[in-house]
Amino acid sequence: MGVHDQIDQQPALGGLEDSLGFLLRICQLRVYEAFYERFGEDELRPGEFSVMWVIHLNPGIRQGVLAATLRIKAAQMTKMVRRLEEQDKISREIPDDDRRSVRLTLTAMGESFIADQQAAFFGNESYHNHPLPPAEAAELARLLRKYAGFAEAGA
Amino acid sequence: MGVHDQIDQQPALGGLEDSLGFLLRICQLRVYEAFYERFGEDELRPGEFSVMWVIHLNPGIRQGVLAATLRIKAAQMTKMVRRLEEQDKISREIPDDDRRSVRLTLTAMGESFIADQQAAFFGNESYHNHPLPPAEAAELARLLRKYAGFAEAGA
DNA sequence: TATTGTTATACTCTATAACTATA
DNA sequence: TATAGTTATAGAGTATAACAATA
Repeated sequence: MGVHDQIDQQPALGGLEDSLGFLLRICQLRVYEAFYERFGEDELRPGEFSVMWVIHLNPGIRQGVLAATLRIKAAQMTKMVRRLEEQDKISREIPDDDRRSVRLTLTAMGESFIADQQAAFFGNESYHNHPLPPAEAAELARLLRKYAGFAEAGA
Repeated sequence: MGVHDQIDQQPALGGLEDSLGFLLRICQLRVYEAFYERFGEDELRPGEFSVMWVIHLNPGIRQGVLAATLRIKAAQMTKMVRRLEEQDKISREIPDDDRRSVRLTLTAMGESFIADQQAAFFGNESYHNHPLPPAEAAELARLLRKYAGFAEAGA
């Protein structure tokens, strides 16, 4: 036993446990762990479900609009879209009214994939598996939206 | 004007805006942007302040204990510690009672750095600059701690 | 044999800027 | 000239496993 016993067993954090930046990083790590545990074997990467989900809801959405909506940079979106196209989950179309742009749609396989995985992403069987009861999870979501500067519905 | 007007202006999100995984990623992006805006010129990286802060509060802390506390992997912690040592912000010591381990302490320059930047990391002049009033920020922190599985003080 | 930390490697993610084709 | 998307490149973060020193 030495002079460092207390430090080695329970280091002081001095308010770090109240820092939103620190806490958000820890929680993000937890999300990624849970995500890979559930979706890793399906070769699904974080972000890809969200991208496919928004295309599913907005067939023909412009690639740039999708990128801005999900805060994904253009260069990274290109790579993700090409990857999903190679997997035959989405299709790209160059519209005649603006041949610079790209419009995205789910393929039949993509729609099928979303239908299969939807409950695992949302819903009670969600990959999250966190200890928050529904009311607190909803309040956490509300505060995160406000933190991020998202407009509130029904405000 | 075309059939995609609605989609291009306000794509439907279909509940994605309630997903904690999605929201945590967006909020994390915001944190990093704010962090680099404030600390980027000081060559400080996310994680480095937290590491130095915990060493400041727990001088002589073992490197592995520090890594476990802050959820940083051992290999990455080695690199961060070497970098901070090169910058003369921390010092490494091999203790006689266990010569496998490494104990970390802030140098005078490290202590001075923490003293200078403390208010910019915590406090009201924090780099965060989010729109949450104090009570909601505190509630957000509480929910994030619970989400992450942190033990509550005074529970 | 197990543990602490280090090194090497590879892969992903991200940021930036130059580039193309279209407008 | 400006815009949408692509490509190329480099850097930073992360994961993994092999490794050395010590217990």
